[in-house]
Amino acid sequence: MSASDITMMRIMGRWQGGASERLKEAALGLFSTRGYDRTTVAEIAAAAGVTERTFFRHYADKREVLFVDQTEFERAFLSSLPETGDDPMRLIAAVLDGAATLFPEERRAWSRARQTVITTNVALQERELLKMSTLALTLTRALTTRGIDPTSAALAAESGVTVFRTAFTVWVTETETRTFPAIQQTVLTRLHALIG
Amino acid sequence: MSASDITMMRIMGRWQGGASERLKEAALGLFSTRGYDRTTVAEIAAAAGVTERTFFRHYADKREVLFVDQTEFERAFLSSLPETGDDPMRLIAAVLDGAATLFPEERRAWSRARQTVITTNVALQERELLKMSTLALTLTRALTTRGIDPTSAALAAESGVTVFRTAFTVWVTETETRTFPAIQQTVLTRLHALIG
DNA sequence: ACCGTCATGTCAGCCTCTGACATCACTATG
DNA sequence: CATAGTGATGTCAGAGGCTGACATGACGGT
Repeated sequence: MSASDITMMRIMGRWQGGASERLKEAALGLFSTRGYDRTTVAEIAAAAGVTERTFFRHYADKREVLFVDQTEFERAFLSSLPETGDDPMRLIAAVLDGAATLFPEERRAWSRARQTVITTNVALQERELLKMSTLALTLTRALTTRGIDPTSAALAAESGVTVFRTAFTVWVTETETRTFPAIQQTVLTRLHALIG
Repeated sequence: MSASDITMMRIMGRWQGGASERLKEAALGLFSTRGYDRTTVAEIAAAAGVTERTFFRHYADKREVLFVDQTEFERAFLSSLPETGDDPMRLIAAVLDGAATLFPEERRAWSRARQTVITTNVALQERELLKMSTLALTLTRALTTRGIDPTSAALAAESGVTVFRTAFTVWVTETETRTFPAIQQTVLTRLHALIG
């Protein structure tokens, strides 16, 4: 830890900031090498130079440390939702376009590493599904606010999330050929061809 | 517990059979009245007349006791999948029709009770999402076996599960007017109108 | 009677997560 | 410069979920 890091920790006169990051990095590292189950919270905390109790002050539970960025993620989805419009799937398409910018090529390797950890552990898959479900619910509410009936809103939102997830899986699985936005566009087109 | 119950427990000369059922009923009962978090596994076991250790021999974890029937459930979905056909959404429609028979009016009250417990606890929602995800994966594989490309198969399967879940939510939420098959049919039609 | 099998009981123990209280670094204020 | 306040962390005890290892008891077959 460098001197500037320590300075970072003293922003606003409090010892905050550093711990969360260190814990997150330590966790991903240990999960990747030792596996999620074979890593205890005490070990993560030790690697980050804090106590086990401190870990739980930063993250609600052991799994959550891999899903913190989800908040910013969800906000990005919502911010891409157009103010006007009454065609649910058009609105969803716009949301997907906006969200796609969150996954540039530079992020692919990191996303792949994270996804490897998640897909090899059922408990983590559960948490990811919950996050996706929450996102769908958020989108559903945003759509109903625009006057769309609840059922249509739910179907459109869930479909949008399905397209995103499917595209994301392809993106982290396949070799570096297509970009995420391109893949997602293809998947969305495929969905229209399938159901239309 | 009646004498015939005890006889049931001695089928095949072993003390099996009774415990699983008693544990399941005791769990749903306690979860409904006391709430999931405020119910310990030890309490469930005691109510069923066994030890905490025995609970975990019948169910992998505390949540699983509410999701055992899922296996039969999944089988019903698969058995409705036609042997032939190459239009993914037509196949999925058939699957949904078949699965709909699993939810007759008599079952509505029980489903509602169970769903109330689940929707009031995040951990249980996670498990339910996992079950739905597993179902979607099973359907996806069944579709790819029929020569459908992976992406289309995944989209169709996920869409089918989405329709089912949406319809199920409506069914347990609204007052007793429409039957589950009717609701599901409506939702599926709505999806086609939305995306087509 | 004797034995193998299977469900259950018993016990010790690890790990996740929480509440309560103490401490320490730093800030603001007189 | 002393002092009180604030927020992050440490410490400790304990509940609850879950597992491995071993013992026991009930049955069915021989």
